[in-house]
This record gives sequence, C-alpha cells and structure tokens, in this order.
Amino acid sequence: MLGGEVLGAAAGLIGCRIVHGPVELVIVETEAYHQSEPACHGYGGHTSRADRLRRPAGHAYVHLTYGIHYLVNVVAGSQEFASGVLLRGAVRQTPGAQRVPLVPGREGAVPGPGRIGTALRMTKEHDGADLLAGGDFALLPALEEDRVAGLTIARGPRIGISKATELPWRFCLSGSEGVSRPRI
DNA sequence: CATGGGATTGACT
DNA sequence: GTCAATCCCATGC
Repeated sequence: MLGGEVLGAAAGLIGCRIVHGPVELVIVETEAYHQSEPACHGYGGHTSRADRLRRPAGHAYVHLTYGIHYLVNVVAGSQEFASGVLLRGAVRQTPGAQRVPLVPGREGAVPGPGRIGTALRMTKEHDGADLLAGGDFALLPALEEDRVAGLTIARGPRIGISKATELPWRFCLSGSEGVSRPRI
C-alpha cells in the first residue's frame, strides 16, 4: 500500500509551525490518517471527504466536526491515495520573536484539534489552501533552536476515534505543553 | 428527501 | 461522571 510516509510526515511535523495571519503555533502533537484504515475520512472509496484528502501533499484539509470545531489536516498523500496529518496539539508562538520554550509550565498551550482550529480562526474557506505556497495560511519549518535542541517524540494510539484504535499513529513532543489528554 | 453520527469541547451533576 | 451544541455528509427509504 502506498502512503506509508504519512507516519514520517506526522512525526516530522512536530516542531514545525502553522501560521494564519498574525497567529503562529508550534505543532507539538499530530495524528496520521491513511485510506487503508477505517478511521480515515479517505477510507472506502470516493466521497467528498475522501477526495479532499487526495489533494497534493502540503495542502490543507479543513473539516468541521460536531457542527462546531474546525480540524486542520496537512495532506500527506496525492491523487493516488488519501492520507493526512491531523494537528492535535500546539503551543502559541509570537512571530518574529524569541521562541517559546517547548517545556512544561508555560502559558500559550493549545491542546486539542478544535482549539487549534479556533486559534487559527479556521473556516470552511480555508479548506484546500496550499500551505507551501507562501500565503497567509502556511506551514513553516521548525525554528533552528528547536531543531538543534533535538525533539524527543513519543508515540501512541490515536484519540477520539472508534475504529482502528490499535494503530499507534499519534505523535507528540515528549513532556511539552499543548499536548492533549490523555498524554502518552 | 429524512435521518443519524462524528478525528470535540465546555458546562454541569 | 453525563450531556448538549450544531452542521456536514453518508446512507437509506
């Protein structure tokens, strides 16, 4: 099955930044989804949701859940297969300023995918945006300080789903603020 | 066309 | 611990 690299993408997004206008977040928790497993919206053939996960890699899949919360995914696959990385936890960052240390005891935590959508002021208009095109809604690499520091990534089962709960496809920055509960 | 459930959160018992 | 809010969309009649 193609698309196993979504796991690497989910791990690799830890420490990267997601920005929308003046809001910048450092990603500290992600989950991988792939069309080969039933928890993924791309599972089971072509539907509206599935095809939105079949955009070019690096595009956004923004989806409204429970009629209330916008969840942000980074598409990781291609037209050939649906896969994406759900942004599940983050820490607020001040653009252009010194980084916020990714350690406990800090304000600015954004735990939970719904909170990330709120913090980034997502609407359905943001679905499909190219996050690598340099627009005002964009994905940026990890800051140099964070790369140098080295990020210890923990791995465990995904949260809040009822299918394929056994897959350890959730990744988080070990010990960081902004990781949703239960912590790994 | 009607209906039911969901990758959630916050308020309340 | 339980429950409602609220809307998109998959499914079934």
